[in-house]
Amino acid sequence: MIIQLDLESDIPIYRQLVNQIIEGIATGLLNPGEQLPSVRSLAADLGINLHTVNKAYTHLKQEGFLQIHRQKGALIQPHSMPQADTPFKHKLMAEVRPLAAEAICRGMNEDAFIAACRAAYSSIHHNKGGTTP
Amino acid sequence: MIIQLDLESDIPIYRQLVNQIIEGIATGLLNPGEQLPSVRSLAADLGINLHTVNKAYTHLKQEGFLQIHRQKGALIQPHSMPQADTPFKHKLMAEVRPLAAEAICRGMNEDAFIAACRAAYSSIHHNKGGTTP
Amino acid sequence: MIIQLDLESDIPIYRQLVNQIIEGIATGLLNPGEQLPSVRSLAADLGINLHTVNKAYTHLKQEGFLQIHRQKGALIQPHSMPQADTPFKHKLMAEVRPLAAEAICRGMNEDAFIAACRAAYSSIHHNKGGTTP
Amino acid sequence: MIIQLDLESDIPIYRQLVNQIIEGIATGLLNPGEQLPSVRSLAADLGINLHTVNKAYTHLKQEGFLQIHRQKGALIQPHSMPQADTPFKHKLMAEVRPLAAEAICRGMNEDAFIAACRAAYSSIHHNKGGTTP
DNA sequence: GTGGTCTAGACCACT
DNA sequence: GTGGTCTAGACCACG
Repeated sequence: MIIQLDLESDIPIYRQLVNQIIEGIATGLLNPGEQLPSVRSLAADLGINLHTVNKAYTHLKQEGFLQIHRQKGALIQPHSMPQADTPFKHKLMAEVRPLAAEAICRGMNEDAFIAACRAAYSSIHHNKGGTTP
Repeated sequence: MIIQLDLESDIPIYRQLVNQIIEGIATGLLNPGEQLPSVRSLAADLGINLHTVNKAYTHLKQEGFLQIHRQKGALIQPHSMPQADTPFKHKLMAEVRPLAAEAICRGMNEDAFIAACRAAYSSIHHNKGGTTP
Repeated sequence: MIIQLDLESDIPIYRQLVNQIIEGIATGLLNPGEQLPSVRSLAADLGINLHTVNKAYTHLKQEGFLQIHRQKGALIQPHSMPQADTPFKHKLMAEVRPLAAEAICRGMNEDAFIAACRAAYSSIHHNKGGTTP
Repeated sequence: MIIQLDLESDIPIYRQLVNQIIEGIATGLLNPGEQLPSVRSLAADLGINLHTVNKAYTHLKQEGFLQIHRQKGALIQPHSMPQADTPFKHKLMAEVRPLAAEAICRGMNEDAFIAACRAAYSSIHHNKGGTTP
């Protein structure tokens, strides 16, 4: 799986890493039980600090997307992916609200806004079933 | 208009302020041309520093949502709100994508995700036309 | 002479007033020895604070463009307009330099920059000889 | 690159900083991609507060002259400098006009005025290609 | 009284 | 060590 970082972005690198790994799981590029590169090698590949990779992995572990074994390294949660429980739904709403508000101020009607959301969802989900390179 | 800050949140206070003011405009609680409290009074009301309020106001001014008059204080942009131009649409997609990805991982299907987005949009837009308290 | 203020501008109102009066003199809309409206009436006409008008007049007096008589009010310097002495030339250079620098950064060549300066000069000077409304 | 501040000037310190950095880019003293001192070290060097430097850097970032990396610090925009678009040309005209008007009042003819503008442009541009000290 | 600027000192997130 | 954020207190320009 290819990870593309934007070092000039306002988004912290570890956050970009988290997002892309989650996206990888969502698209099926990363499958449950699959091995992830070690902190060291991934950091080397991406040319970033190994603390940064570590922070991303830790974050993903706390969210339940990863398991971290001391020797075997990290692997995608093999059994039970985290669910869309109410806390997550609240978080989702809390993050979408400000976007919706700004969209409304800028004159986007509901259809246009929903179309954008649907496009975002589809652009990820349509890839599902892809092979693991 | 009532502003509710969460000082514990990891979202910067000035950002929360920005979001809530945009939301206020979107709902119609704040109308174009309407006066906003002075940085000092709002800071006092919210129990935060005036520089924090100032940062939020300045940010909103640069985005085109506010006008800042030298001594009349700040008011909601009376004429042309910023438009939903391509940069904004890109930003919107970029922020929705990771949310969609996580939703997919957590097993939300497209309908459920879209329903959440629509709920967020509606919860703001339905208030439109409300009186100015 | 018509004065057009932009209350939303970053430029202080008194400064806009100063600039427009100087421009009026430059175009010949205001002639040496001519009477200016009283502080009170001008302030009323423009809908601004009378301190603001007063500040503009005082500023122009210090620069030598106006005479202020206690009873007769203000009039355009009848005899010797200030000259383009070295202090002024220094000031002029000091204000043009940053503009030139930014223009260079933005890829304007010398001709384009000079053309803009010449256009600014001409747009004022060409009006010269106009009647005093 | 040497920065010279006038703490007595009525031009805000952060503005002087902005201007001098833009001038540095224009002269070629600062080259695209080049590293700038950290806010802390520059503030220490200049004997001013780090927030003042930060304000200048942030301003330049928003204008597109700088990139700010989270911990690499600031560097001159490596790729595409901002362009001389119409907004900039309008701003340029708006700032040159009052200068031209005063020059006319003071009896400078067009040639003299243009000569001054050309001198300002040349004094910056002629240094172009200089080495980076 | 309003925002604009500057200073000072602190804590945190990021790498 | 870097920038980002927040607080606090001060002075000034503006109107």
